[in-house]
Amino acid sequence: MNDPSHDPAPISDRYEPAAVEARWYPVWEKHGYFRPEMPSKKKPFSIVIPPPNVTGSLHMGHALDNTLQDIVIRMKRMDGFNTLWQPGTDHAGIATQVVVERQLAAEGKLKDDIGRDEFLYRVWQWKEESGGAIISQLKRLGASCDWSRERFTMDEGLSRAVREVFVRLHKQKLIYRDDYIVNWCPRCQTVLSDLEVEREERDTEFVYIKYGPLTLGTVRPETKLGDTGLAVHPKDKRYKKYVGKTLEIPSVDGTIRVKVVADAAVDPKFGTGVIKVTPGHDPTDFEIGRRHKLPIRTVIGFDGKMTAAAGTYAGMDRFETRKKIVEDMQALGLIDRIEPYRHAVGVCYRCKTVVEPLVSKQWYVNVKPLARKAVAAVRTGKIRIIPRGWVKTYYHWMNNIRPWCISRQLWWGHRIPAWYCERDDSVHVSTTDLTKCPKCKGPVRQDPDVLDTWFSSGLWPFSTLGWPDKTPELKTFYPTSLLVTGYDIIFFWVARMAMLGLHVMRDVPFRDVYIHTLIRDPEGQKMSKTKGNVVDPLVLMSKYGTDAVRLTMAGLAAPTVRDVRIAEDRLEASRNFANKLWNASRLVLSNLEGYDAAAAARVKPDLAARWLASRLAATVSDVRAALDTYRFSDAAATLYQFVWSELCDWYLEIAKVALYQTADPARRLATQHALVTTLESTLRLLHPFMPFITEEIWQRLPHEGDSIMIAPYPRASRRLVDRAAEREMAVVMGVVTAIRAIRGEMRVPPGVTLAATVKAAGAHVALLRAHAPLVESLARAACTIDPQATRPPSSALGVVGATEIYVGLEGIVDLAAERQRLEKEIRRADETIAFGRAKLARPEFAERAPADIVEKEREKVAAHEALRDKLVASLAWVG
RNA sequence: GGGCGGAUAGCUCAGUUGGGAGAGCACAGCCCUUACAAGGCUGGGGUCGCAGGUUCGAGCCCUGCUCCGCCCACCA
Repeated sequence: MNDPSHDPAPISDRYEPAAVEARWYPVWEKHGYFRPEMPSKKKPFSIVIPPPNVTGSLHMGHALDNTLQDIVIRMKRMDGFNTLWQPGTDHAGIATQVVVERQLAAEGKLKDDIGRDEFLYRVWQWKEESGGAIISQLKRLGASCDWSRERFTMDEGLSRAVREVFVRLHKQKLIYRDDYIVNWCPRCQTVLSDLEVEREERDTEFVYIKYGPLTLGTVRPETKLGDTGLAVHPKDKRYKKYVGKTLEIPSVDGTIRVKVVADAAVDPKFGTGVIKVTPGHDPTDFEIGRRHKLPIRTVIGFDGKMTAAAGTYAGMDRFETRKKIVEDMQALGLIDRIEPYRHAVGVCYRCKTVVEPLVSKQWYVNVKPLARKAVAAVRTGKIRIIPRGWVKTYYHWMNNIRPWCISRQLWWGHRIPAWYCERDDSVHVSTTDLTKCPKCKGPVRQDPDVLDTWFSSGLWPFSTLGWPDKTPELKTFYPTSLLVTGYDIIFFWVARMAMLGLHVMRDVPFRDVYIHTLIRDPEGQKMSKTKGNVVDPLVLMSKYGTDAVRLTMAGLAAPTVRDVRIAEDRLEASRNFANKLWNASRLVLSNLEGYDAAAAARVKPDLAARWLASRLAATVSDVRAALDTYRFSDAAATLYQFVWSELCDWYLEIAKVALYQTADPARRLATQHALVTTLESTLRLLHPFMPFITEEIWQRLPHEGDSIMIAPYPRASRRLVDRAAEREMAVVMGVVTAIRAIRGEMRVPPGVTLAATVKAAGAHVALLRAHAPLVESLARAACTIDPQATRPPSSALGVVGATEIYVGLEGIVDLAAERQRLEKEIRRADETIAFGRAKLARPEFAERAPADIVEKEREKVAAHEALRDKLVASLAWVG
């Protein structure tokens, strides 16, 4: 790629992410690598982004979610799929409205002061001001979305989709209006869906009130004013005689009349077994009231204050009323007793205000029939939820689903496409704006409410692709291939998309759903601005580099984890890894003088090169297997281990010998070849995780193609797994490690070159002879391979399998240390022998265990017995 | 009241068909060996929450229990 912005500067020994990140993203975007081919013969692969709040800022959840999506989409793109990662943002109804209301409040204004149009203008303005932020933050993360297709839930096309679906569902009688008891937030002044109500444990009082001959307990004495009945269980003999009767009961406002009904909703074992029925202010009571035709008395208003129907309490706050009415009843002797009580109250998910159940007329979707299809889609495998554990949660929610209240008393959102005739009261639902009544031509006014934000996001997988038009994008990319999201919005979003996608498109919205963890702070607390424990991914990117953040995110995505704590040491490790990769590449790049790929390919690879190729093949295979099953953390760990331990710690050290000694040009060439090809493949394998650094290095290496982004993703090849090479390398590495261990434990000064005699047998003799120079350079020990060797005096013993190593130590160290070391080794051998013998001594083991397991155990014991003998014998040498 | 997840090294966490437990960080020793001290080599450290069961063999499978955490739910 000849890009003028890319100037290969002298390579620093520290990886500096900032410049590299700034360099490549614009290049990728400019070359159109993020865009799918249209049309294309390639197989499609698509992901729709969980749309972030348009006015929001990137948080750790986004960083995780989008890193995982980008890993998959980059991998699929490299794998030759026609990929689309569809981006966009959400208008986030209530969340955004609250922010703008707060801005107004700072000016001392309420939204009603400026009116709906002006308010909406302010929201749009706020959207324009802040709307670009999250997108540029996603770009900074490296997200390879097709930004030319960016959508917003309130843009024209998506709004058309929203109206179209609303009208269709209304025609099918799946959307309807109903007077029902709803969750009302007196602060936000809107109705909330069941999902938007959270439960909070609160300490309160359980007040036993006398109702004439009966006594009952309640936590909401203030709703007594709205009582229109009492209820007992049908089989409760204690109260049988009262059922059907209307009681006259002395109360705070004189005498009231309440009917006693029998209803199975009452738990006879709880409290006194009698409940007061307040259909206007309790969901259960509302249902009981419907069943028994009890009237509704609304005593608490939408403002959370008592209504005129509350008599002397009218205008008072509902919680003050609770205290006051208890005092008043106490004065009248109507309180039997009061007990402390702890229970869960419903609160608004946004402002934590206690929700007031109120009866009002709202729009609903009858989701029950849609839910059935959504369950079937998972059951039949058309939608695959990963990890499987979430399937049960999904089923449970779907199977117990209740009508979805979709109207909200907000201004910011999709206005409900319903018009009311002011003359004949008829209701009309339409995809186009109405100006007069279709029936009587009378004047109409549009429903002032807007739709639940999740209604439009529920259409996201097809609305973003152009529906209701029959676009090529829709045809190509629907159903989408994968959805990646956190478990917190399974119900809010995943479930709604499943239902609406299946209903409207007659096909699933996505094939795979990968549900990932939620990120918490180092103490396991949920991150929140009020707690001040928010870790900002942008800060982390600046501090550690984007690739390091991404690698860390991948490491967090393990299948069994629910919540994960973010601690900075993991980021440090990732940053160090990037630096390691950078420096390994520097070593390779600075030793390419005279490199000729064609000539190098003709040189037969040596053992180490074969071993490296074999390990790479295994790594490719493991990484692919992990990614295919969404085991991101396994993939990341596999790559980390390969690059650090095998490539850097072993092979680069081995390669130095050939690289720095020009005596054998063919070997130098072959080594260069192994380094270049392995590093190049490794970079491609690593690219989806760490896109920036891999591109930067790749461009400096000999490579084919314009960008690593569109280079092929490595394929595992059985041909390259070289078991013989791995076996033989294990012998060489074992000898090196054994000598190093002696060096380390004997405190041999690093400058000293040791003399080692290696007593090997069979094929190992030739093998070790051939690699003696390698051992010498890696372990700093001049090796003599001698099958007939005898133990020289004053030497330390190392044993690797059947091979013995004698390291001469005379005059170097005090041999008492060697004695200690040997004794420790003997203890270890003893333990292993004892364990193995005990195992083999049990007849059941020999008879029942598979033959290969038994044989292995036998070999292990024999080997350790031999080892022990050698160790004991060598103790004598030490003296 | 249902359902789910976790409990493994000092800390944070892996552990995919059951064969004597791993990583990163931290710790100890020795090294600024010309890719990298954000590094290298070597080493110490775990009754895998508790109790049973299945099995020749259990971190892994079954049962019960104890502590955390989460989700759902119309017992007021």
